[in-house]
Amino acid sequence: MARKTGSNGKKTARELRIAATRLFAKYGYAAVSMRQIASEVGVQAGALYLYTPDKQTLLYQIMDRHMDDLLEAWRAQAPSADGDPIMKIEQFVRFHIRFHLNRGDEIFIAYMELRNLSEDNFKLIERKRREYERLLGVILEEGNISGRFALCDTKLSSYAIIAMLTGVSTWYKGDGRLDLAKIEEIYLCMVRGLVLNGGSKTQS
Amino acid sequence: MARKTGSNGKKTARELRIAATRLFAKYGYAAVSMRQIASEVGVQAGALYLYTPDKQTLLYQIMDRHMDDLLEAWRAQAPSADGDPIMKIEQFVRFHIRFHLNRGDEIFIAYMELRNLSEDNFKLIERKRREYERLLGVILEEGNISGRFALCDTKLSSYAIIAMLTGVSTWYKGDGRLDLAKIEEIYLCMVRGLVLNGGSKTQS
DNA sequence: GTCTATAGAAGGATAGAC
DNA sequence: GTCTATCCTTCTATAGAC
Repeated sequence: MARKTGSNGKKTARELRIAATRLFAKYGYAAVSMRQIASEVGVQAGALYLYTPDKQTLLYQIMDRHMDDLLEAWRAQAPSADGDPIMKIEQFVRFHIRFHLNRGDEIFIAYMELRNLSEDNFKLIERKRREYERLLGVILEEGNISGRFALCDTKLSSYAIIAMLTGVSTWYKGDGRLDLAKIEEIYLCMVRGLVLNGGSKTQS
Repeated sequence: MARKTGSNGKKTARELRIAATRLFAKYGYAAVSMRQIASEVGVQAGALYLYTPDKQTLLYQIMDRHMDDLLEAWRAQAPSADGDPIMKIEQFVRFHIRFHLNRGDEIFIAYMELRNLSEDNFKLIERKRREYERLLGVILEEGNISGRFALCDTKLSSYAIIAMLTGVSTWYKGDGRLDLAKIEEIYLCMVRGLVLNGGSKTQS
């Protein structure tokens, strides 16, 4: 037999993306074979090449789509430009954690598999990554300028905050003692402390 | 010819470790071949098996040695038990960053390649990792108990602080605008802000 | 749209010469 | 202690049947 009963291209394309995302996150891009992915999708390896030109593109598209979703989701609910910096940073923290926990696999890949991108693909993704870091950077700068924040270095602070928030994925299991709301509160506390008292502000 | 002039087992063993560390950090364990490592060392692939039973053990030993070095280095300069919590946390931050920047490759591997360890090896490394996290956890608890710190959740705070400090490796290049001392100061500011005001302390 | 089959390259690991 | 040669497996990607 050639074509499976009830087979469906749209569905397979979707399942390919999901399976690849799950496997790349769990075992790493380089450690996962096209056969493994095909097996998870329920087709033979050769059939995957109807949906992706190669494995590298598969990785790139997962990461690119993720970055687009992330930036788009932020824009869709971004605070108004003239708001309170504290409110903005709180919104960012909540947003990042919430988005993160809904898409643990994608974020994991986005941070772990950068080195497995081809040179060109890396540049494209890196640009979007910086765009996201910049969103936080701007909030921190505004806070410093308005005198509400006391950060020594807004650039490093944005790195630090993102690293700390993203770190949630390394231990969050979804079945532990803490639910989403609790985690958000705890991290909000820490970030508030960090930005409000994060330095003698001897430089900026 | 069989044995290379001036060849030397001790030296090759050392170079194997160094080359594997460098390559695993740069490209990832799964993406690096034994042939690549051998080429970097300057021997043929077969010769590597005089020094390691297999590739997995090579990864494990790099990580295990690193964790031992890390724990040992901390013990060698750990603050006295009865000191000020603020002083202790500052010492931890300085220590982590300094140790980190001297061994970027090893720490990168220690955090990125956990999933490529065999099940048994993972358990062994994970135990040492927890031991290290615990060092910080104890400092944070002491600080909370003494009333100097105001943390909502010391366990999550230790995760957050370690994630944030370890994140330095993702951008530090050693040739940028910031030297070690400056980076230490900036992160000290942030961590101080975080622990001193990191919550309404509604729970602990 | 998916299958089977396979080309062609590369991988981990071993054997035996020197 | 290292080399060459090679076994065997696995991989990505393609070709052609259905």
